[in-house]
Amino acid sequence: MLTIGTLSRKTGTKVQTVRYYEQIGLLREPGRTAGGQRRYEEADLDRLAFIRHARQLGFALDAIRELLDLSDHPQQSCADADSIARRQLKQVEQRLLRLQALQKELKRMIAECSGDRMADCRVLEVLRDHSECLTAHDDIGA
Amino acid sequence: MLTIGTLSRKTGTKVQTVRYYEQIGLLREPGRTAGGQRRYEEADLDRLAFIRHARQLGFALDAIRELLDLSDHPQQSCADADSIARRQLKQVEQRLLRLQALQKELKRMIAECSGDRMADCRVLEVLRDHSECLTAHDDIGA
DNA sequence: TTTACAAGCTTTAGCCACTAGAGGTTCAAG
DNA sequence: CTTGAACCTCTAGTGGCTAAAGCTTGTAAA
Repeated sequence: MLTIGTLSRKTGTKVQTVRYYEQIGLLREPGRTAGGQRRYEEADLDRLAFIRHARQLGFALDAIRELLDLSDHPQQSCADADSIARRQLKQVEQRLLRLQALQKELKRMIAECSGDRMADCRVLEVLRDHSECLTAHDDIGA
Repeated sequence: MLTIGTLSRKTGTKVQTVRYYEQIGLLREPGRTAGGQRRYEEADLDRLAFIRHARQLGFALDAIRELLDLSDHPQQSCADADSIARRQLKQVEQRLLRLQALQKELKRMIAECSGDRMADCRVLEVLRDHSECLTAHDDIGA
């Protein structure tokens, strides 16, 4: 008989987030008290911990849904779980490459800045003129 | 006299995104034809290119707004632009650290997977039991 | 000059994964 | 029995776009 607050504290999830996971079907609808408050079981805590841990590893909620489904059928081969994890690793590695390129470019930009008048500012200059870029960074974001 | 489509093509920005930038005040409202279609000048193209390039370097739109403001006052010191860029670099480096930790953990998870039955799957096991984690990854996301 | 159609227009809603706030109710300790 | 922390629902907002519906305009060829 765990309250939503207990789940929240034990997994480091905001209370609203727990309700959100229920809403999108990642967590089952728990039992309720006569007054309408949610009461969970240990299994729910485990499942939520699993979800949060996977999120910390950068898995998208859809991937987590797949992993949870797999985890509910322990007889099958784990090749699927493996391939989801590999997909995730690939994504992480792509982001790493991109961020490393960004880091390089930002460092260069900053290193060359005179700290003097704006008109001579390398930071703005580099942003103004893409052709000054050393690195090819064609995708946006993280 | 550039159409929105031309701006879009020359900067690799979707047409809707150009209109979005106008809506949030990053681009000025351009002139219109009698029929109501947008017509831009070269300066708008430059500004949009600046914005896109900064986005590619991972700057948030708010940071870009600041940079554009700075760039409109070329007499002042460029120390501000420099500090925005440094802030950005710091963010990128933090994300790098996090992603490197994730990469390590995912690799380990995958390496230890037997490829056999789900019940023995390391991928799921690691996700189930946080204590098996070697790396401290306490923040979520990219 | 007419016609075809690509490209433009506005408005609305959706994406992801939450997060925050308003305004009310319930539970448990003292 | 009272207090107040914790719970409830519902709505709306975040960032940075993106897509679709359903219309209008601009331009080039016939």
